Amino acid sequence: MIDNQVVDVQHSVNLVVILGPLSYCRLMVRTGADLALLLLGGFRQLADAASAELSRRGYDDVRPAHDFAMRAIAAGAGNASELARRLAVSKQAAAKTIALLQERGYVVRADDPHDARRKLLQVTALGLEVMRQGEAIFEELRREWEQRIGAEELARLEASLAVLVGPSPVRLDAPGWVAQDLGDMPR
Amino acid sequence: MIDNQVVDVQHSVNLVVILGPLSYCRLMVRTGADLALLLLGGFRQLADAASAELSRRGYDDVRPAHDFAMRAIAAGAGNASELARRLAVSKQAAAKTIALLQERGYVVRADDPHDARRKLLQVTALGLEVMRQGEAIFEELRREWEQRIGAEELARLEASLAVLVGPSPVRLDAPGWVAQDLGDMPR
DNA sequence: CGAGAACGACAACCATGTTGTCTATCTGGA
DNA sequence: TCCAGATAGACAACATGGTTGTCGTTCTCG
Repeated sequence: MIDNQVVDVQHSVNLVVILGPLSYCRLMVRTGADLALLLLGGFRQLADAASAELSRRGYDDVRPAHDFAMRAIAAGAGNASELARRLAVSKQAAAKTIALLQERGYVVRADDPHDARRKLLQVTALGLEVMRQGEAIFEELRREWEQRIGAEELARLEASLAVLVGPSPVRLDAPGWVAQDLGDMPR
Repeated sequence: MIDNQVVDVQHSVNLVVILGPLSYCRLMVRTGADLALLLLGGFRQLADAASAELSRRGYDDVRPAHDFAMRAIAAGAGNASELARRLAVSKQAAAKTIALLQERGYVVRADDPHDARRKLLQVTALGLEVMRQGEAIFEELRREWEQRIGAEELARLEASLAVLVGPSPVRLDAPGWVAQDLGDMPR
């Protein structure tokens, strides 16, 4: 017995025996639900860490979801409806997000000269700065993961996921919890 | 050029060229944010499919989150506070979930003979049945994934994720979106 | 025995979604 | 040319799932 961690994770005992830095073996048969939990856990870990770091850098009012929305706008979602389509959420949800981003100075809205119905969206310099920082943070996190399981293994993981998840229009309408402070909870 | 799918996924172009059933190559350098999106996408895919199937089987009022809560109870979370700890959620949130589960007949509450403050939780036969079905559905989904990338590759993915995510108490406080109907949105 | 911790409950609130409805504007076919 | 129908964006109402703060009751331990 070298280093035996036993943790009761909800519905099934999730045993992982750490044998060395990178060698390990699963003792437990993984179930389908475990797989889902693993994926969620992975995302949460990245998202939480990113949002924490972003707030540490002074952008404490930005969540990954906002970041994603800005990216969508920067990538060409020039109006609310288009943004809604890209984020695969309702127009109203998109409008709310836009209102929020606008209020905080991350995007601006202007009248569309060609279509009086539309309001053109544009990311501000401040918004771009946040996006840049967010990107850097995610890169850093990815690098950490690389160090932990190796570049090759991570690439493999990504490749597999890419096949499984496919080029589907990833919904990133991850609500509040994406950036919820996990600090100290009343236990 | 065999079969070239190009999809604009939000903030970075995510190119995947499908060459054959299981061979593929990533053309795009994956960024950290991509990784997070991939993880989220994977989870969502499983969770959405599971919840859809569960509702197809007649349990249309159960979401994965409820399922997870029941598992936690069945696994030993005998009262609200304990459940809150296991789900890493506030007591109040746990209480709400319990109220919901109780109302739908999936769990029952009784007075604790040893501690008048506590209410003992127990999953009902109906609750257990839902859990059983949920499990089966997740197994089925996992099997599908296995067929798509191969058992070895999937095991590898799981192993890597297990190392990265670690035996942390996976929070499964995934709100509404976990079970949101993605069917037809007002575009 | 009494201070403090733990349990469960209530109320108020927040964040992010949703639907439904409405008006203004654009667009394409008769 | 003109009107039916689609689209953009807005408002209101509501659902979900979470949070904090407070409070009374009950345990527990020094």
